[in-house]
Amino acid sequence: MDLDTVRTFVAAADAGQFQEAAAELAVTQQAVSKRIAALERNLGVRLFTRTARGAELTIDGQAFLPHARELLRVAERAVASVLPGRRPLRVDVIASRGAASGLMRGFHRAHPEIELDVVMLFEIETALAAIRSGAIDTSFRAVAVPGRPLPEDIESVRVLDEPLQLLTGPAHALAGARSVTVAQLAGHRIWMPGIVPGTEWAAYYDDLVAEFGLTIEATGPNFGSDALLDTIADTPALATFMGEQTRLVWPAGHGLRRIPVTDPTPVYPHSLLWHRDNPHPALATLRSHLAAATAGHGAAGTWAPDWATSR
Amino acid sequence: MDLDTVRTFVAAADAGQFQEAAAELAVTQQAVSKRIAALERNLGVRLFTRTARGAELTIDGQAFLPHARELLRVAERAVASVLPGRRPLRVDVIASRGAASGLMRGFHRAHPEIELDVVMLFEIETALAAIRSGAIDTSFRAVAVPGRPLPEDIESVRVLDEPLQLLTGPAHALAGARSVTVAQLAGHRIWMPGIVPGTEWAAYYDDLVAEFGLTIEATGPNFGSDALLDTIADTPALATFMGEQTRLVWPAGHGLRRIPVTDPTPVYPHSLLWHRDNPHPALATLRSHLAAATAGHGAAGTWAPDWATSR
DNA sequence: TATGGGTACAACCGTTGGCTGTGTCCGGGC
DNA sequence: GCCCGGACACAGCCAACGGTTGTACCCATA
Repeated sequence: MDLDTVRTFVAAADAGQFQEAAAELAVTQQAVSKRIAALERNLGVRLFTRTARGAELTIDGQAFLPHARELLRVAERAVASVLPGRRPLRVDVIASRGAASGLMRGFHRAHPEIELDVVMLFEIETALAAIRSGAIDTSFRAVAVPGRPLPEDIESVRVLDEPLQLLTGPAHALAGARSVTVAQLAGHRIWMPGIVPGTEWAAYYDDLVAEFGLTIEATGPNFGSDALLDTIADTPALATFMGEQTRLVWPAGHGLRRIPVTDPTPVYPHSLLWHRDNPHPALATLRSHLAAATAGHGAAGTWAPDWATSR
Repeated sequence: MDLDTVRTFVAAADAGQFQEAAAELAVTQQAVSKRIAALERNLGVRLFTRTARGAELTIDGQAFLPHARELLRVAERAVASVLPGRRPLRVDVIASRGAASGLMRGFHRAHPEIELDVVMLFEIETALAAIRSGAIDTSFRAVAVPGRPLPEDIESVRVLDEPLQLLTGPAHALAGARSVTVAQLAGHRIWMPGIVPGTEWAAYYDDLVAEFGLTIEATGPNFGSDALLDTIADTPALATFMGEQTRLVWPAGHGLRRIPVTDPTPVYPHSLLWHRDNPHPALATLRSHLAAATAGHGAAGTWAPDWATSR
C-alpha cells in the first residue's frame, strides 16, 4: 500500500468528488480515479459509490476513513522523528527495562503532549558524542568515570539513586533471606556477564568490588537477560545484581528471589545529561519534571562511587 | 512513502543485516539495499551504518524504528477494518456527538481490546439494509416507525431514553427558567432545520407535535449545527430541542441555555439493532455491556412515542 | 594473505503510474 | 423532451520506478 494512495483516498472523501481532490493533489482526475480503483482492488471492497455529482463513501469507505487518517498522522510523526528541526525530544536510556525508562514513563504520563523518541546507546562516550552532535537531546547515565571528567559543554544532574538487589535462584544459600548485608556477600559468586570494560557501568562495579571485597565474575559470553535469568534460577552457587526498578520479563513462580542489600545499600547513580546550548523546549520541561518527581540522592545508608556526583 | 519500504526497513533493523531481511521478504539483497537507500534519500538522514558484518541502526534509525512499527500496525488495522472476516465491530450512530457516541465511548473504556469502527448512516431504512447485508453489525436508532415494523430477522433492545432539553439564546423569554413544562412550550417557535421527512427522527418529532400541540419549524436550509447554534444564540424568538447528552462544540460563555423540559419529559428512545444471525463475538459483549450500563426506560414522567418499544 | 560474508554499483527490463484523448452516464435547465 | 454541462471510466502512450542478475569493494577472521 502506498501512502500517496491513502492521501488520495482521504482527499477524495473530504472533497466528495474526485475532480476537486485531483486539483488539490495537483494531478488529473484520471489519476485519482486510477488510484482509488487500485486501492479498492487491493482491499477487495468498494470505497466509493460513483454518482453523477461526484463520489460518496460506501459503508466500507466510512469505516476505512478514520484508519486512513490515522495512517497519515502516524506517517507524519514518523517523518518528523528524523527531521532536523523541531523533532521529538530524543532520550537515550541504558536499557529499555531499566529505571530510566520508568522515569520517562512517568514524564510521559505527566506530559502526554510532548513527543518522545527513546534510543539506547552503548556507553557514555558514545552518548556524549551524540549529545554534542545534536543527534540526541539527553541521556540517563552514571557520569564522570575517574580520569574522564565531563566536558565543559555537557551539563548533568543526578536524578535517581537506584538500589541494587541480589537476584538468586530458589536453591541459593541466601534465597531465604529477607535482606542481606554487603559483608554477607563476600565469598559468594556474583555473576554479571555482559559487563564491557571501559564502560561507565563497568567502572561502577569495579569500584563496588574494590570497596567491599566482593567477587564479581564477568566471564562468559552474554546470551542476553533471558539466558542469564535461566542460569541464575538453576544454579545454587550463582547470584547476580539487578536494579530495584528493573522489570524482569520472567514467568511468575519460577522461584527467582530479589533480595535487598543493606549496610550500606549500593545504589546506581542515574544522572541526566544534556548539552549546555540545547534549545529544545521539552528538555527544560523534562528537567523540571525530574527535579520535582525524584527524591534527593545520597541518602544515609547508601553507597555510590565518589565520582558519581553532579555539578 | 511506500509501506513496503517501511516493512523492509523494519525487517532489516530486526535482522541486523540486509541479506537476511531480503530472504525474509523474498527479494534479493540488492533490492533491500535500494529500498533502504531510497528511504534514506526521502527522509534525508542515514538510517543504517553499513559494516562488514551487516548493517546497524544509526541514532536516527533507532528513533525512526518505533514509528515505522506503529505505521505497519496502523496499516494492518486499516486493512482489517474492511476485511470481510473478523473485522472490527461496525457500529452505526446517528450523529458523532450524540448519545449513542457516548454509550460507545463507555463501551470502549470498558473493553479497550475490542476494535470498533463507527459509521453514520442517514436513516433507519438504510441502516436496516446495511445490517441485513452484513455491511454493519449494529445500529443505534429509534425503531419501528408506525406502519413499518422491524423485519423478522432484525432484533432490537431499547438501551437509552435521552431527555430532550430546550436550547435558547440569552434573550429568549424562557432563558431564565430552571426548567419548563411541555405546556409552557406551546406558542413558542421551536426551530429544527435539517429534519428530513420520512426518517425515524422526523416521525418522532411529528408525534411530539401531535401529542402536545407544539410548533416545530423544519423550514429553511440546514447549514450545520454551528449555524444553527449561531442563530439560536442571536434570535430571542427561537429555541430548539437538543438531546441532554449531545455535546455542543461552542465557545463557553456565549450565553446558550440548556433548559430541562418536564411534565412530561420528552425522551428520545435509542434502541440497539442487530441481525438475528450476526455471529460477531463483540456484538454479544456490546449487548451485555449496554444491558448492564444503561438504566431502564419508560421512567415515570417521561414521554416517548407508542411505537418506540423493543421486542 | 587468502577467504568468506556482506553491501554497493551498473546494466537490463518488465511493470507501474501518470498524462492526453475520448466515451458514458446522469441531472438540471430551456 | 431534448440538450448541455459536469463528473467518472476506459484506452493508448510513454517515462520512471523498482526488481533481477552480474560484479566490484570492503572488512573481519583464520
